[in-house]
Amino acid sequence: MSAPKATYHHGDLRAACVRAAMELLEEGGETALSLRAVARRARVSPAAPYRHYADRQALVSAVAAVGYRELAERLAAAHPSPSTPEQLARVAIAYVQFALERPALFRTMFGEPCDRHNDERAAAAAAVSLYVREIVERSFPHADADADALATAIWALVHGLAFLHLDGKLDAPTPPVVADRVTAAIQALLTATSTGGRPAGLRSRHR
Amino acid sequence: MSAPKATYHHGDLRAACVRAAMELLEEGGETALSLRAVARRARVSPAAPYRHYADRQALVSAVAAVGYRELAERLAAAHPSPSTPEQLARVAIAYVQFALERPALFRTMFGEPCDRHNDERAAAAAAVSLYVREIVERSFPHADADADALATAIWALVHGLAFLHLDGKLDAPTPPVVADRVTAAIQALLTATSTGGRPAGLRSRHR
DNA sequence: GTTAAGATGTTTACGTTGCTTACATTAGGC
DNA sequence: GCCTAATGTAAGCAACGTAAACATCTTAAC
Repeated sequence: MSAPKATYHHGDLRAACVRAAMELLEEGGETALSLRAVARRARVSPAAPYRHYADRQALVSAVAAVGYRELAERLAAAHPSPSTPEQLARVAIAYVQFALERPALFRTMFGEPCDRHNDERAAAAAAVSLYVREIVERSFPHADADADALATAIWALVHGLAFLHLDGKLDAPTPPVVADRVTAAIQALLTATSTGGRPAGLRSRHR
Repeated sequence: MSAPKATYHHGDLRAACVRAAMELLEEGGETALSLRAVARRARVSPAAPYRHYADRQALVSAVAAVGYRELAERLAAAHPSPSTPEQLARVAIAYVQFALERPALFRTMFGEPCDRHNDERAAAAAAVSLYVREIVERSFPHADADADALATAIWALVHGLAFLHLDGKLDAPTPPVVADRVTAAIQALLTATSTGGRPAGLRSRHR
């Protein structure tokens, strides 16, 4: 930082690229994330990033990977080890708020086809998946029938809430309101069953 | 098709553009959808589409708008007027299958920031939103407390299932399996409450 | 220390894209 | 038949992703 850095080599261009990419993403949305812009921000020639990333998609996947890790941290910060539905709800709120605070990042993480050939990205995504599954199972230990299905359902619920909020389909102007809506939605779904009667016919017809 | 079409004007370039765009989207994904490619497919000069669409985003929004309408048709086809949870589940399956059959279209509809200045798109999206809200309310008439929250929750659940399946986060290889997973997830969520106990602390802390 | 090898950036260049501006062609009302 | 508006074309700009050839730095063997 202090020295004028009259050196030819950058030092850690690989990391600088994802940092620059992340900044561009948050400043100007997904359209602002171009390899050339990344190179400019890293004060490096347009072709330099290709030494570290095979193509644009590879860089995007690297960004998505750190996004998954930061999301995981964020969820853990909301509650270290939730074991009740209400603790789980706090994690859900954190999930949605992450999406709203970093919309472009969230969209690159989930809004485009995942490059399955990128091991780092796949691993980071799988880690989030596993983490969600764990805490749901801990929060609903009595789900005798199909714990996996329940975990899927809850994740989908929260994930869907995040996307719908992101698209402005539900208009919740401020973070507190969003939090209220999320809890209200979860609450509503959890109470609907008992009052609305158990759906008896909800069985597979495809076996 | 028969006549060599030696005419200068196209006839209905506006409609031809969205048709071509839709084809490109389904053939080659979102990256294949360029204005030039659309023009090529419509056998027209690269600048011609600009007579009908201000910019690329406008065309994309038009495509998204017909996507919303086709989704609505698809949901209605699954069940014309669902009024029970199990009928609603069939609509949910149709929603997810639409996403899986036309992934690129679904992603342009929901995976990128919605252009709020495009009235047609906004209206079509709002229509879907309203439709979903209606059928959920009809299927759960006893949701005394917050019918709106319940509708939001169910939509989010299905929407999330669609996206997670789309990203391969849940691996369901064939449409029948997807259908089973969707019903299982809904089923699991609806039964979890009664067995897992009512979450007493699920109240807003932000008032 | 010298030097050869490998890693890392630069330069230059090509083809494609979104978009603008100026121009050409057509259709329909008078 | 002519004028006007609607519609498509031609040409061109800046930015993009990417590749190849070249320059520079780092490292380690000698």
